[in-house]
Amino acid sequence: MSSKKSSDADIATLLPKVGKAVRGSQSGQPIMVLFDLLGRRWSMGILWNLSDANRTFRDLQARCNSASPTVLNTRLKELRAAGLVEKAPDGYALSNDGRALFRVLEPLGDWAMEWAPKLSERQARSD
Amino acid sequence: MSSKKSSDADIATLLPKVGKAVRGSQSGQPIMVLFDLLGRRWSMGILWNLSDANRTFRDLQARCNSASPTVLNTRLKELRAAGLVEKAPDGYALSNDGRALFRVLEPLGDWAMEWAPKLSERQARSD
DNA sequence: ACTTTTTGCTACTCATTTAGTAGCGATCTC
DNA sequence: GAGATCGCTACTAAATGAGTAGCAAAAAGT
Repeated sequence: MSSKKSSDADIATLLPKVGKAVRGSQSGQPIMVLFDLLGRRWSMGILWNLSDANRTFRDLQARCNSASPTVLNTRLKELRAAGLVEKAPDGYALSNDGRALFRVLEPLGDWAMEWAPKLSERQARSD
Repeated sequence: MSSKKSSDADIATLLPKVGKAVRGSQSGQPIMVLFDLLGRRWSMGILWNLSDANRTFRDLQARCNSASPTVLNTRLKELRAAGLVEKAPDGYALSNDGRALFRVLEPLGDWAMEWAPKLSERQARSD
């Protein structure tokens, strides 16, 4: 359940990409660097789904709406490079920092539940 | 400073796209719908930059690292369709819901500031 | 021990998204 | 009314993601 082939080496080459010029967040403001990282597909979904349990690659994939393995793997590398996710014997897991971030993100769940019906209403009105 | 050409009509046709099958978040869970919306480029950056003042299109563009006008405009339409952003006489503004969401998002700023140095350290180590 | 299944992940092709730049019509500035 | 600035659209090129197939390694079954 562990490959160890190149993935651990790639993570180093990927690191500079996180929060650097890649997706244009050299603004210097930490929040923008974070938004750059979290504002990629499935980033937050991954953190969310790792919050209550460690997950295998395929489990995670299933929970992220069958995200393609290429993106999922890239996201996981990025999140590991950022120190938010790490590998555990039983799959991927949140690091300490990852858990701390999740705690900050968590209230979004409640907010989303209040917001959802309003959104549906809006959508209904525009038919 | 206001065009009113097609943009207000397009917003209706864009609405169904928000949180629907588009970027694959038909999971039904509100949080995943929200993540789908926020997990697009500049979405959170826009909300963040509108939090302390209304901004013009070009001002917003400058603050979002010169995001291309096409994306910026798309994001703004999506956020308006989602009821988080609206147009004010002096530019774009957060709606009530948008402000509520920002309050939930706000702690990320502090967290990011604690996290930033750790990230730099990581990046330094992998050189 | 050997087959079968499952797992993590890479490789590839094709669709979608974003960047990057140019520019038009409307509005502000003087 | 000339110039600057504005919101925004159009277009092309590059980057990113989806979708599918499949392999090597590990797990599980017998």
